[in-house]
Amino acid sequence: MILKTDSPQNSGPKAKFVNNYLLYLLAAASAKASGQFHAKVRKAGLRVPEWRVVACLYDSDKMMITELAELSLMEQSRMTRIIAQMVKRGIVKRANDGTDRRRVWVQLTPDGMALAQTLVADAKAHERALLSELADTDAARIKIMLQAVLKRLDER
Amino acid sequence: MILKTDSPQNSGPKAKFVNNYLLYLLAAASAKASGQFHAKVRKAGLRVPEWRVVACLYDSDKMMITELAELSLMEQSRMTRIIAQMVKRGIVKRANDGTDRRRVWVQLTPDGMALAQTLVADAKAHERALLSELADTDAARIKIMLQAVLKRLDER
DNA sequence: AAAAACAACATGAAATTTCATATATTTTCT
DNA sequence: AGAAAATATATGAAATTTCATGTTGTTTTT
Repeated sequence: MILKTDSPQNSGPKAKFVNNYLLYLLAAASAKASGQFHAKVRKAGLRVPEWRVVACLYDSDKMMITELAELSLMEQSRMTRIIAQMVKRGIVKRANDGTDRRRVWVQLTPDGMALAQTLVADAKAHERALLSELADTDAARIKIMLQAVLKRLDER
Repeated sequence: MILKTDSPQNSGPKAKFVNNYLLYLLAAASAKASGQFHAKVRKAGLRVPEWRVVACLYDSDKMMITELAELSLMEQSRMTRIIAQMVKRGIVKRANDGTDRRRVWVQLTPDGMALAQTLVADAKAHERALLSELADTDAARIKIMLQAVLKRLDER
């Protein structure tokens, strides 16, 4: 008699690689958890990279293009072009640095701030809902865990 | 006298949103953890989406374009084009389904299998190294946790 | 057994992204 | 001070990605 002991993540005859691979789990958790909220972002008229910029500027009020790129996890040249679009649409503005003329400070416009308020509130509500769904699982401590992971990764 | 009590994740005067936001933590952990390994993938001559296809086919030996797209977390039309390139480069081949003529089965070629063996072995080694770095932290249980998160997210 | 709905894949065209490199400006070194 | 290295941003051109929709083929309804 053959016992079927496979879990849903591992439904084939041999043990699967992908569904048990840390980097896949991270990517999939990120993509699936974000998916729902990103729909709201688009309804608010932003694309995901733009929302990232708005969220960063909600925290800091002015940031350099390079800083935005790093925090938003994308390349600098891409960020330059995204900022150009957002300037055209009146979401952010560019300002010079008094001392270092290479620098460009990016700031939210009043319209951008309004967007930021709304979306950050939505994001927090969405996060609360998500975390409450996980409250009774191992995943309740996920933020602490992810911060530990990031700390290690950044320490290199 | 002003005390500086801010952590690295929270270095400003007011509490920050982004660095404490679940979806950001997931995206950042995924991006940073994958970054190192993706460099190896590129050295092996693949781009990241192609590596995902190879990894999926390492597990399943044949998959439909739609399945590959879903598991690799990308859109179908994009996957169609990625597969076309991989066919040209001799990494995968396309095969028809005997019954359902809409379907396209994608399979690794012998060259593709060789690549898969190598890269999956590398990926496992990289994962082991990463997990061992986290062994003494909260993050040790991260895979279990992420699987719980994914289970919840998929249950919707 | 049609008709309608659905599913799998492909594709044109616009938009975005990437990669390498250019430009301008500071900083560091000697 | 002058040269070299580093930093911040921009940009051309090729490649990729997205979005909407087209085409076939299969299933479900009635």
